[in-house]
Amino acid sequence: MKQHVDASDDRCPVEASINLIGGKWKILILYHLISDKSKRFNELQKTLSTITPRTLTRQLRELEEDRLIRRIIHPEVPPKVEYMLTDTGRSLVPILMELQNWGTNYLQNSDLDQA
Amino acid sequence: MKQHVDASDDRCPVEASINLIGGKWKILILYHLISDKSKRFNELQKTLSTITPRTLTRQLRELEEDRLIRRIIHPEVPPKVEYMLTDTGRSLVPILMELQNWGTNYLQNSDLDQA
DNA sequence: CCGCATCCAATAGGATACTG
DNA sequence: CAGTATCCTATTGGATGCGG
Repeated sequence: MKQHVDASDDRCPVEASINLIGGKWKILILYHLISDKSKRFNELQKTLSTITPRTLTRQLRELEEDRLIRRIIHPEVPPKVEYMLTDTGRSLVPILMELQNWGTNYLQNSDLDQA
Repeated sequence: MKQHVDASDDRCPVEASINLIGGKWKILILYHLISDKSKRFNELQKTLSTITPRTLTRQLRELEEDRLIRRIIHPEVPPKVEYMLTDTGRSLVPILMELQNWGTNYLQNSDLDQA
């Protein structure tokens, strides 16, 4: 396990950041945890419709390992597990927003090029 | 060719942005093109010491395809090729800086955890 | 000098079936 | 409900050697 690059492996802070959120689904997961208090495994899976449980599990575990999200297990039957942003994860939100602005602009310019 | 994900394939602007700079060496290349006016292929290769020419070429081509850098060929013998940021690439710099700040902080906290 | 061609290794991610 | 187990494919990046 722990095959994904540990952010602290490289001392370049920018690369470290990118490694944390570079996974295919990670920013989407982060995004869906912004608005609501917490989400359950099945909720996330429904929202990300095409993700497989194995992949979702792994992305969540990596985000947890990197302390961007917290996983809360309720010892019940049937099982209930909640995911929410940590303070560290929440501190990333403003940057996500800026990336969104930049990306929106970028995509618009791409469309203009093709017109 | 064109195996890497086109940023305009997905309509999520944040993912689009991440796709542009998510490559293993891309932010490093971008970073080295900030300060100086332009850099030649060999200069970049020396700076990134462990990168292979093939990999460097591909990263550069993808960045060029995404219009973050410009490639200028001087028809000379021996060949001379320069790389520099485009305006689009330069517009990304502030976000890179914020990622750097965030990442620096993140890495410091990681160190504290281990102490 | 600036690559490209060929081959290869590692990893990320997916399909499907099954379980505490 | 919230995952695991097993197998598989796709993509990324590297090693090495050659070419305009």
